[in-house]
Amino acid sequence: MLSLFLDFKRQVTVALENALYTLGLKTDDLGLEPSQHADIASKVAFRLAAQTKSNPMEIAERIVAAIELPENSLIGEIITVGPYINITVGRNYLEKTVKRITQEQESFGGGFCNGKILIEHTSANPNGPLHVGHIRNSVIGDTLVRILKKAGYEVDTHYYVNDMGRQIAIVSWAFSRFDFDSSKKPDHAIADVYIKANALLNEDPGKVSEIDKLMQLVENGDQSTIKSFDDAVALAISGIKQTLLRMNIIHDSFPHESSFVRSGAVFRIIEEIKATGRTKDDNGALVVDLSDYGFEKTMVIQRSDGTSLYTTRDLAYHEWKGKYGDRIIDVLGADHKLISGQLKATLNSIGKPEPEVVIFEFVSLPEGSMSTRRGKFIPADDLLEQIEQGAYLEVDRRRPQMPEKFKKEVASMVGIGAVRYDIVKVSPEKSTVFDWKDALDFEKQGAPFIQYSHARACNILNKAQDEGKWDMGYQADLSLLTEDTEVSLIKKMAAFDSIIDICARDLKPHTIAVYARELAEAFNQFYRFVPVVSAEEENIRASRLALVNCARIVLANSLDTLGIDAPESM
RNA sequence: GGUCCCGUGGCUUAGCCAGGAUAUAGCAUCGGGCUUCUAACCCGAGGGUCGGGGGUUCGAAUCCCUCCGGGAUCGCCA
Repeated sequence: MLSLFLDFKRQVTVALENALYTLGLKTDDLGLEPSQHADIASKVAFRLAAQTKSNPMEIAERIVAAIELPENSLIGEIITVGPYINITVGRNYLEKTVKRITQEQESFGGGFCNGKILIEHTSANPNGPLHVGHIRNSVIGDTLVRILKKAGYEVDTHYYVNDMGRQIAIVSWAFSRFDFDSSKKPDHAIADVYIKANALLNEDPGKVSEIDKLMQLVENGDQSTIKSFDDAVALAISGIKQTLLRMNIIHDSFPHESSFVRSGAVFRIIEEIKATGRTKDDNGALVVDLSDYGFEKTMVIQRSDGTSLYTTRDLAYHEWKGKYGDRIIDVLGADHKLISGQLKATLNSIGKPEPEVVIFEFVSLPEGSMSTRRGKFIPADDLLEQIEQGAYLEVDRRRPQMPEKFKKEVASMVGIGAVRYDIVKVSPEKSTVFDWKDALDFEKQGAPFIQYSHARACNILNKAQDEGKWDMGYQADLSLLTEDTEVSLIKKMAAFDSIIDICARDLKPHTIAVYARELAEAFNQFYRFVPVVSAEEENIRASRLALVNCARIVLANSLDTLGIDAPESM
């Protein structure tokens, strides 16, 4: 169903274009934009000032005078402020919004897109636990998944498992030399031996040839080596899955790199690339020339010992994805900027669909960049543990009389929500430095603020129900919702679907985070300004309860899109 | 050194791609508000050379050039 806001915008466009036609004017840009001064504003007078050789203010006046609105328009008022044309929504728009939210409930705000999307995110190497940098990928990726699903797409989420790279060879090699602590969470135990092995390889570079040998064995299908790789990978992935699940993140499938070697897909795609004539031999390695795509350096797709690289296997993986998805999306760290550009160029050169790549910049530590290999990282599990403990103290302080189970559940929802919100609210292209004090700060107006607003709405509805003052079926008189705080709350709720639409198109998940916060703010302002359950007149009380119910729904939908739980009480 | 990303009040940050109305919020600071639906809230105040300098334009945080600072990357790692 078309978004009411977009419908409103469309009506504004038609009204303005008709007015311009009447005046004998023409432009291809109405300059429509959201504005703090109106629900939508047009800068078209600026565009036409030169054309008509008159000043913009005058043009604006003439345009507004020429506008004719049809019956039942969603448009309310159209006025000029200097050269700007400011348009506000009408009662029709506001009342339709409340009706629609009440009807559509959880499905409100989406369902306008269709098609299949394959999205890949996280895909961290299975050589240790996820750290606080990896989960930026996970949270951005999972939020995109939720946005795209909300928009109406069928979404398949992948974690691409590197089960045959050098890192995994080192892990497998480490297993034969160091004790594996099976009392630990498996991904953490893997990191322990991986770090030791790297230290040893550093001291004794002669042992590197043993790693190379393992990689060749795996590529050539040696069963026992493959099994030792697989066992290590499975252990790491099982731990990683636990961490992701704790953050409300689930992948539909875990395609393994090795499957593209063993199926012959890697061999076939190398042949396809060779057929373009852009490959050449470089000291025994096979390289691709992408200079016509703006890449000065060639890209290696086969080592001189004949084994494949991550890049090659990734090409085969993307070729496969291109067959099954209408849109292919990869969420990757900034270190993949160059390689993903080369990947896209190579796919393009053999006529295959290219992925849309969402790049996020790195999370570093105050002392420098993180490294699993050197053991310099903060595991995501540590962060989640500490934040939940911090959240528990807060809940215990505020609701001491509540049972233990309640406190634990709320602490978990609030803690995880705070982590997810803190990550997703920052736009991906900013690099960040992890700071414990900041990460554990509950005073910021983040997820708990939004969750609390939702709990507050639930609480009002519960109270009204207990007092026999609320009945879902009651037809509220929506024309009574005229207070400023009521109107701005409705406008904010109405914007939800257009925000989803923008997020799904631009793949910018931080937009929905900002929106959710603003929605909570609008609801809190309403809550402070007007009484609901205690409203004197019954029909006013009923209309406000209908509004609170809408707020509850849209807050819940927003939180769900952010992958944050919406507590009914906290 | 080449290429890409970032630089916005003390700190964090929106807006930049599609240039326009007093530059957006949060934290922190200061002041006000709980006999009234959970104050994890609300209202208000102070605080900004939008990294520096040029340019384009009637108009630049936004586009172009240049310099400075931070991050990423520059073939047989992923």
